[in-house]
Amino acid sequence: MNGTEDLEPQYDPKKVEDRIYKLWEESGFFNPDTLPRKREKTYTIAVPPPNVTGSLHMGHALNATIQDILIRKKRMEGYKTLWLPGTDHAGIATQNVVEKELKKQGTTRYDLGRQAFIARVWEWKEKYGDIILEQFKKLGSSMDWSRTRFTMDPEYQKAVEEAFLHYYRKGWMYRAERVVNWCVRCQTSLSDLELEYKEEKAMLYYIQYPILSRPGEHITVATVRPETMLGDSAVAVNPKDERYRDIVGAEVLLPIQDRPIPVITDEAIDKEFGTGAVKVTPAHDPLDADIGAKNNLPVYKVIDERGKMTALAGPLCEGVKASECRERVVSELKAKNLLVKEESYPHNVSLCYRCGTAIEPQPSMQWFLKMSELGRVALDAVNTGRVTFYPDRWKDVYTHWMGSVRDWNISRQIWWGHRIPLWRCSTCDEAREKPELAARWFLVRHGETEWNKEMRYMGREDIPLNDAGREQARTTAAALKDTGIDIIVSSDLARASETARIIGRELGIDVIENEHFRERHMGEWQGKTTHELKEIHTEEGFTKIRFHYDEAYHGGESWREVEGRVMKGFQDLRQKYQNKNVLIVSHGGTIRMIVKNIRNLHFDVAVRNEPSNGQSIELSIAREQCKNCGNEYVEPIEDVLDTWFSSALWPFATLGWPEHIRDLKEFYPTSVLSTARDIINLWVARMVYSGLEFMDGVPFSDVIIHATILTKDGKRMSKSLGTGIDPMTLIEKYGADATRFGIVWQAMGNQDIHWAEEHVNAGKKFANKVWNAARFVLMNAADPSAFDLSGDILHDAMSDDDKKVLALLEETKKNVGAHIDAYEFGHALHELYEFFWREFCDVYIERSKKARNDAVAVRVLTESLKLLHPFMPFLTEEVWARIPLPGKSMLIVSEWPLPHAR
RNA sequence: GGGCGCAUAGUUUAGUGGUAAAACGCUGCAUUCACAUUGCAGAGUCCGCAGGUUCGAUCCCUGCUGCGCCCACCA
Repeated sequence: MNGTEDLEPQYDPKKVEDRIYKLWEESGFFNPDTLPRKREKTYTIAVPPPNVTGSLHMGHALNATIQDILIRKKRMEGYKTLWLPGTDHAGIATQNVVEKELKKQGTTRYDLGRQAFIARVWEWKEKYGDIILEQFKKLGSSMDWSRTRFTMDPEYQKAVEEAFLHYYRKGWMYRAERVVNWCVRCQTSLSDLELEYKEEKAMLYYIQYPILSRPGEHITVATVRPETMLGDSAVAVNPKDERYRDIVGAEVLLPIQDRPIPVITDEAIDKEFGTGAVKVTPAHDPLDADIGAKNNLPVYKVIDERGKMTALAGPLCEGVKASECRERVVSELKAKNLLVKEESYPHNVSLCYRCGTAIEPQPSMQWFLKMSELGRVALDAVNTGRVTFYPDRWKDVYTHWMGSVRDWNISRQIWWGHRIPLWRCSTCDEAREKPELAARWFLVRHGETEWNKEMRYMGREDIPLNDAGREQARTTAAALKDTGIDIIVSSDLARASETARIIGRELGIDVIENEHFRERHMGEWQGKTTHELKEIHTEEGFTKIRFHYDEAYHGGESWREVEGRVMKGFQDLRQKYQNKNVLIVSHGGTIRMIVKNIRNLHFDVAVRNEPSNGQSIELSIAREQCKNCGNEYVEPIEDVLDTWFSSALWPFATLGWPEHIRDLKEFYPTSVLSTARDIINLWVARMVYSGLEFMDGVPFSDVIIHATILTKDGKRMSKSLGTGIDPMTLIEKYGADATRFGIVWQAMGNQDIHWAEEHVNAGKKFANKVWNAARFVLMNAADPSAFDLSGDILHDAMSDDDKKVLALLEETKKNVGAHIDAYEFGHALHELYEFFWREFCDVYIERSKKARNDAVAVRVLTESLKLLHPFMPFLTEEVWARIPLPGKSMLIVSEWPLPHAR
């Protein structure tokens, strides 16, 4: 009975970790359904799904280790444990990553079109999205991989749709035009929680507005954004402000615009700030929007979605960026002697949390989730203790925000994500639930040609597709696969008919050519590039002709003529194929005219909205006409949902809600959620009310808010700053167990960890110590009966050393268990380390070199391995395998050592 | 503007109403012994600053300073 022939003098994690992980996976012990022993109670953790764009950082490693410690202990304690892994599609973040990749290739998502872009993101996800899950495995995470979920899985999409429609039917999901946080780079709105703030050195400008009824007199307002004055609707003062009492109700002249605006009062105005008088710009400031609404002020949108000044801003600034406009306005005011003071004024600017671009508040039509009732139940769940935070002070962060939560802007104007599961009337934009369709109709623009690439006007020139164009056609075909298309009609020009045939081949449908859908006749422009035409006509002239409804390019068709011709063809098809699903393959110009007609768009808007190559547009026909305008064309709404709306469903959508309830019944609610503090409101709060709304119960009872790992000098770890530490590098250098040890060692309950790598090294040494202690015990223990772990071995004849070490072991078992149960992981580990090294190795083993008691040594060793297993699973499992215990199972499913009741 | 957390040896951190610890690092010694990824010994902290409570405070209270974080319609 001697195991030492296998035990090398040093522990080498590289020889152990992958092999042991494989054994665990093959054992089925990660899956609660295939665990040994009869297990009544369940213990569930749904991992906070990392973004598919992410790779493991120290925060993930800490969090995964915490969860693994809990799961492994509970598994050993006989619970039916499920740790459910998965990833988040991370809407804006992922879209941005893929957009960056496209930029490197010299293209944009708009060039690709929506379907092709989404296909690209899926490709990206398939390639990189699971990296982080593989990294979890390297750390030793005992997750049930058979239940891995992704927030864009088909079943998960179902859940999101169900949840949205539930709120919609309840009247809590509504559409409204509001001033929202708009990111001019991402081209989407953002919720209030998706902002970051940065202090910026700004200037506070004091501007005089002349009072109309009192020549020579002014009211002075202070602002950091003088450019927005072009959209001012009023000047506001506090109603209690004596200084302005007699001016309230009067009109002042808005400089530059020379527009009279009223002086009004509002309680929200701070008398102390600036001059106590504020310019009110309802379009570009949330507070001003409120004041504007209360006072029925007109809204002048002077900044557009790209951050450029609109025509309403007037000739001084139209078309220029807001920052440039600021300079122009300031110098104009100076020239007019109306700028009386400039003082430096540091203030916070809000930034997009995904790209860091300054937010431009914009009035915009968006979807909102009503929060009054949901906020109340979420608050209640925490206040009544159904959800408990550890440490409890984090509860305040939650309740503080929940208590004053505003309606959630939930729609995003990006492409990657869950689409809002509603349709709209193509003509009047009225939203409705998906109607029963009499027929589905699609318009597809042909794929790319070489002339497209050269930006050369093709008109009737018969140019074939290039490779990219054929690829686009195939992508489009794939996207149209399940739409049930019956008929394909195509323009008879090669680039369209070729596109149509590729799609037709995929769908098994013949193509009918129809000359109504030919591209616009370009006359003399045909064959010329945009660049050449600008030289001929000047840029301005070119644009004017290009977007003129009645003017034809010399010798060609006007847009009016194109519209007439193509709509004739379209209506003929409608007549002919009443109840058929039809796909029309055509061209940029013709499709724009069909869309203009069906969507009832203004020509100027329609003509500028060119579809990209291969893009398909759905214009289907509803059985039931629009209640609002009586028209029949409908199309799906294009906006997608805030990523966090789908994340909010995580604890139950991952368990099969709403359709598959087997796991849901068994594992919901989950036991504990462990996460970082920065997503308490963004995620935790939303899971709580979603759970209450859809499952009628909180999604977890305990919330662990773990520490944030900072650099040694307390700075944020950031990949871009190069201050980040890659856990994979640590695992490579020290081993996974040492890495876990080093992380947990520092998790002492503070809200920050100032990262110190030396503790990982200490972990490596400790692993070696454990290994060698085992080596020593196994080398010496000659008596097979020493390996019988059944029963109590304490008896009176034992030496004092034996008794002492056994007593200390009992103490350690008690304390380690209690610390883990209280989520004090660092304390638990310190306790174990102290006992094992100082008491067992340095004292007991050293003394046992004189007088041995193998049974005691084996007992302390085996129990220690069990206690250590949640912290250092690989090492302990490997050592366990080397101990010749009769009838043993793997350590991962061995019984957790409980303190003896004495 | 409001709130929260932290401040103890060179470093990362425990800890207690009666003038302090652990790990790593450092110094010295040991070593054919399970482990040099070791053992033993040792040096090193006026417990951020100023007040207060107390017989007595690093620990409780107040203020300040520094670092970090969160929230706010921060014109």
